[in-house]
This record gives sequence, C-alpha cells and structure tokens, in this order.
Amino acid sequence: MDRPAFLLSALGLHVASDFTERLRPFGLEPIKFALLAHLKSDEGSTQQSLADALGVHRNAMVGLVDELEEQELVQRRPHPSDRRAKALYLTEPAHELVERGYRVADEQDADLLSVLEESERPQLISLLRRVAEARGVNPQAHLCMTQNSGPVKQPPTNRADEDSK
Amino acid sequence: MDRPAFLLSALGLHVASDFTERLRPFGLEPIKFALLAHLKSDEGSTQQSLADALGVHRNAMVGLVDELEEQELVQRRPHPSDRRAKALYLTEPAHELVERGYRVADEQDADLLSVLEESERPQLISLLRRVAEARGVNPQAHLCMTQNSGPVKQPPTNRADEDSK
DNA sequence: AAAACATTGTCACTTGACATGACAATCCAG
DNA sequence: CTGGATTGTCATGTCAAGTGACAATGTTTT
Repeated sequence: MDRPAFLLSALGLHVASDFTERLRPFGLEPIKFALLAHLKSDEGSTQQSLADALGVHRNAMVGLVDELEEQELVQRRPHPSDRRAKALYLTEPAHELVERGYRVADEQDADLLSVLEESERPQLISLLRRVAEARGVNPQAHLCMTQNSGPVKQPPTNRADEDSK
Repeated sequence: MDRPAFLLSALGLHVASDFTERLRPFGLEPIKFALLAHLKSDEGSTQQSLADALGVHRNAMVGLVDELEEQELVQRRPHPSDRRAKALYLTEPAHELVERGYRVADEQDADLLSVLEESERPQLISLLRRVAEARGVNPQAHLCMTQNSGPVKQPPTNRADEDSK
C-alpha cells in the first residue's frame, strides 16, 4: 500500500495519538496545551478570540477554561474594556508547563525523523509543508483531535482543471 | 511552524476528512469501504476475522454488517465449517463499488501530489513509508477515523537508546 | 436617548459514538 | 462428556460534541 493519502492519514493518527500520550504525564491534553501556548504569546485575550484561534466552539471553551482554572494554570480576570468578556492569563506554573510542552514536541519530532538521514529531514518537512499549503490545511486544527471542522474546503485541484472531469 | 509532527497530524486529519467527503456521494463511509475491500480479497471470512483485520471490536462489526446488508452490499451466509460463525460475501454491486472506491482513492492521491514535481512524488512516498515503518504504524488503522486503539506502542526510538534518557 | 440588534460567557439538553458486560449457541481440549 | 473458549448478538452505561436558550453587555440605528 503505497498510497500517500493512506500513509498520511495513518501517520497523522499515530502522531496525534503519540503526542497525546507524551503529554499525559504532565496532566495536559493537546488542546489544552494549544490553548496555553496561544495564551502565552497573547495574554489577556478573551475566551472568544481564543476559541476562534483554536477552532473550537465558544461553548466548549467554557469547560476547557474551567478545568485549566481548577488546575491553577489560567485565571479569568475582568476584561479592561469589555465587561461581558473575561481576560485570560497564565499562572507562573503554566508558563513553565508550556515550555515543557514545546520540549515534548521537539522530542517527538526528533524521534519521528530519527530514521531518516540528516539530509532527508528538511526534504520531508519541505514536501509536507508544500502539500499542506496547497491543500489549504489549517496549521493547528490537528490539536483538536476530536471532530473535524466540517467538510474539507476543496482547493482548485491545482492542476489546470483536470482533463476530462 | 515547521514541526513535522504538526504537519503530519494536520495533513492526516485533512486527508482522512477529505476521503470521507469523497466517499460520501457513494453512500459509503471509509470504514465500510475498508470492510468491503477486505472482503473482496478474502470472501467468505467471518465477522470476527474481519474485525481483527480492521482493528474494530467484534461488537461494532454487528452494526456495520447490519447496515451493509441493508444496503444489499454484503450477505451473511452460514459458515460451512463453523455453525457459530457467519461467512460474509459481497454482492455484485458491492464489487463495483469497491472498484469505484479505489478510483476515488487514486484521484485523492493524484490531487494531493499535484503540487509536487514528478520526481518528488516517489521521494515523499518513500520518506513517509520509512517513517511509518519505523514507528510501527498500522497501515490501515486510519480508516477507523473514530477513536484510536489505545496508546501508541512505542518502537525502541530507533537510535541506540538515546543519550541521557 | 431609545430601540433594535449583535456579542460574550454560561448552562441545560439532546444526540450519537464507543466501550462494557452479559447471553445463547457452538466449538474444542482433556 | 464436561469445562472452558469463541462467535455473533444485544442491552447498557458513559462520555464527548453539538444545539439552543439565556442574561449581561456592547454597538448601531433611528
């Protein structure tokens, strides 16, 4: 079975599930890691804007933030300019946790590429990036790991509209 | 974000979801396509052996076969040598449907690789295959698309047990 | 300013997938 | 023949994800 789609799908599932396991010892799920990482580079943002950035529904953010707040990783503070919204902030432990999460990701990448020659690694990355770009793949939708955000938006097939079809 | 794990996960999700959509017009879900395809190359097998091959639970096969039987794509016949088991067979329409499913997969592969130069396509496939092989990725677990079959079994990291860790 | 409408965070509810456990029928080992 | 395993089936329980509604607040229109 040398079908690239097969390979990509199977590898993607493996990688996602593997990442989940690697994060588990830290009491962190991928989506929560993504949330914290986003927050770290954009503190004070609202639940809504974070939800948009992560591709999850506003309603789902409530439970997510509830749990992270209970773990003392984020704080809900009143938003300075909008009394409807909550401004989210990381605690100090959360900052460290995000760093560790990135290190986990680094390790996974290293393990993944360990079978390849040094020169092949950037090749693979480049090929993947080009395919992902061409297909309009959302670069962070993978952390949701749950449902997919609806049907795949079809990029115009790239080849000048295909022969017969 | 040039992390290969990120890219693979995101691309895998895209590809899986895309395949689901491409199959939808035929009234077929990926897991059912996999089931029919397996059956085509191994007619008369039991639900149990098919379940093992596809990585789904025996209980789940019941509903799957129920629906496929209702669509007149498979038949349950008494197993010749084991009166507990059912032997599964494809109907004629199902044979054609599997062919069409393979053609859909071919089209998806072509679309996926269409951004790459001719010479790069086998490169990507080869790199993916090697990584998948090294990580012990089950070549067809991707069609389940639902949950993952538990924690990823860790291949021995490939590099002579890593420095410090 | 008032009224109409949109947005934010929250909650209750429904839906559907998935795993678990039990069961009868049948097979197989001793 | 008896005890234990296997096959297909069903009835559950559990849990996540989506939907709709809501109060509070912000924004736009008149």
